[in-house]
Amino acid sequence: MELRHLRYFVAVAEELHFGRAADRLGMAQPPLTRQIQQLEAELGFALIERSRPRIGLTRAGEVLLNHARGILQSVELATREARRTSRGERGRVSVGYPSSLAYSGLTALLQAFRSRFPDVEVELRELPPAEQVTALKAGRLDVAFIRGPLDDAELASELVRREPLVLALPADHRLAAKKRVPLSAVSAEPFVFFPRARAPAFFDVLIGLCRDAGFLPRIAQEAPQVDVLSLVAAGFGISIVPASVRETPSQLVFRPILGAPMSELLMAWRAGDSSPSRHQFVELVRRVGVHRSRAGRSAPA
Amino acid sequence: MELRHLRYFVAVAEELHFGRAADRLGMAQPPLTRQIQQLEAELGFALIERSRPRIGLTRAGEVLLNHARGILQSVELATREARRTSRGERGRVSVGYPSSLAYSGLTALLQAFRSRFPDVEVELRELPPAEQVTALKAGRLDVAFIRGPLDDAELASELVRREPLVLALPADHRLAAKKRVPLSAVSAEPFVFFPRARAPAFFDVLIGLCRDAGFLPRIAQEAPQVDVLSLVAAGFGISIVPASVRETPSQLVFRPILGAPMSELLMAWRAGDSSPSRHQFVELVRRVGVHRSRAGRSAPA
DNA sequence: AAGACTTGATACCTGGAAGGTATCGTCGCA
DNA sequence: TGCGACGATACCTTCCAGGTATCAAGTCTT
Repeated sequence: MELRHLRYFVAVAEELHFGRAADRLGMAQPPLTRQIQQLEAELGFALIERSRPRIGLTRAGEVLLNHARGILQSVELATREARRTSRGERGRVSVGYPSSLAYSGLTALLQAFRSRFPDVEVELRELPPAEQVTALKAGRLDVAFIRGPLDDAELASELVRREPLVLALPADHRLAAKKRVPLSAVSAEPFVFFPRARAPAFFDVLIGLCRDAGFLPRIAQEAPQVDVLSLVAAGFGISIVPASVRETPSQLVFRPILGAPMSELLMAWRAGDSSPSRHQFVELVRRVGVHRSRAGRSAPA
Repeated sequence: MELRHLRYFVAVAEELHFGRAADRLGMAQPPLTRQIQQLEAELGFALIERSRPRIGLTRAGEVLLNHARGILQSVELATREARRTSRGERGRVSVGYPSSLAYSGLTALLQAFRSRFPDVEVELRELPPAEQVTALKAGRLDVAFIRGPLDDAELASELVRREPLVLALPADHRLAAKKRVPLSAVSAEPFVFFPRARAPAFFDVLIGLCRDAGFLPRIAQEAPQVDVLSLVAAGFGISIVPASVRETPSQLVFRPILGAPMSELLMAWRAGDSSPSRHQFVELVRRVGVHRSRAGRSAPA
């Protein structure tokens, strides 16, 4: 049995007239008659009662008709859903992001994605950058936002935002009075940094900056990314952070660094990955970008 | 798209190997490859990822696979149910019977039918014989049990039971003492009969018997079938009834009539009717017959 | 009652497509 | 680098879905 048989049978059952059914199917009557006969022969029982003035369905025919309609609809549904999946309009993406992005543009991005792709399930996972790379490769993540350079043959990536690195200082710090601070001016300061293992690439960028300025920072305290600012506020030291952390409520001041070193935010995914939803997510990020929240965008960068 | 495509795709998706899938399908590998390509071309997107060591499904392929399995199962189910319907193992019969049969063999018959055809819904309707004929022709009944001769081109019928007609007498009636009563002996008695309109054919049989015995019965009282016996018990007159009504609890005596006139119980259905369930019902009645309840069968007929 | 009409079935033909065989191309692997 | 595995391609054959013409049977009309 083929879908053809069911389609033909439904047409005949609905028209109760071979000629009209054939018309509706865009074919001639004799082959239609033959296909129905063939279907009946294969099943081994009659579906249609050939009574003279008009034909009718047998009981078995009625039963088959009900099922056949459902089956044909299921086929429609199946192709539609598969098509939507292939277009990325339906599916699942898991997105990893570092805690520093939580308050900075991700929500607007996700809102845009969800409104454009309401049937794609978005799974969000806040992870340290190092773990994001692992999770990406293992397939536990489809897209990750990572700061700093990324060089991995398994991963494809794209720059989504460049922002200045700024000095984070307690409000009463002696350098808080200056508009712009040369990095060499802080060579003797105690620093608060996150542990290198959490984001080696970004960590190395920061250390590299200091080295270029002629010193090796003295790390007075290590802390997870989110807690760096509190420790700076508490006077444990100063730090270097992306400008966007200004959005995070805190009692600190942030001062541009002379020479305006930049931090690069990357969006990364598995190089060979063909998940259509992932593709759509990347495409959307390309189109709308990763902007800071409204308040942040109006503030000076 | 045809079911063939879905069957092939499911095989490939399950084996993840064109060669093995082709084996399983009993065909060669090249046509299988081509059918899958054709399916993908028609859908407009890929279902299978041709990665080298082994092939895999695209997301769309996974979605389609889930649906395809269900669709193929639905097709199985549809043919099975249609087949069962065609065999009368599934469906519906409405059976009409006169009140006189309620206590006389119908229950055993229905039990047998339900245990053999548990998926056939049996609708029972107690109706006066005249209405049964109307209901049969109108399609509101599929089978009817009717007493007496039936001559109707639209209806087919079959004799299912012959039983003696007996005189129903009050226990203290003068003829109750006799073993066997000639009908001529009751020519002067008042009679209790049901209204002719309720069962004209059977009524005419009774009148005909009297006429043959040389008299026209004086009908002292008319009553619906079930009430005839009460009226006889109350002394309104005597009556002639099928022997099986002896099963009905009552204070009467029943006496065989000289010459042993018989009543015929017929099973009738629409001549052209092709309902398989109706057919099975008729077949089963042919096989097991319509017997009186256990108590009735051991009593003398 | 006879003929015209309707409508499904049959006969026969044709083109296309499904399936087969042989072979190629490509990717891993030893 | 050659070999094996496996999907793709080329080409052929067969079969069958669909087309046209016509038949057959039943209905309706006049």
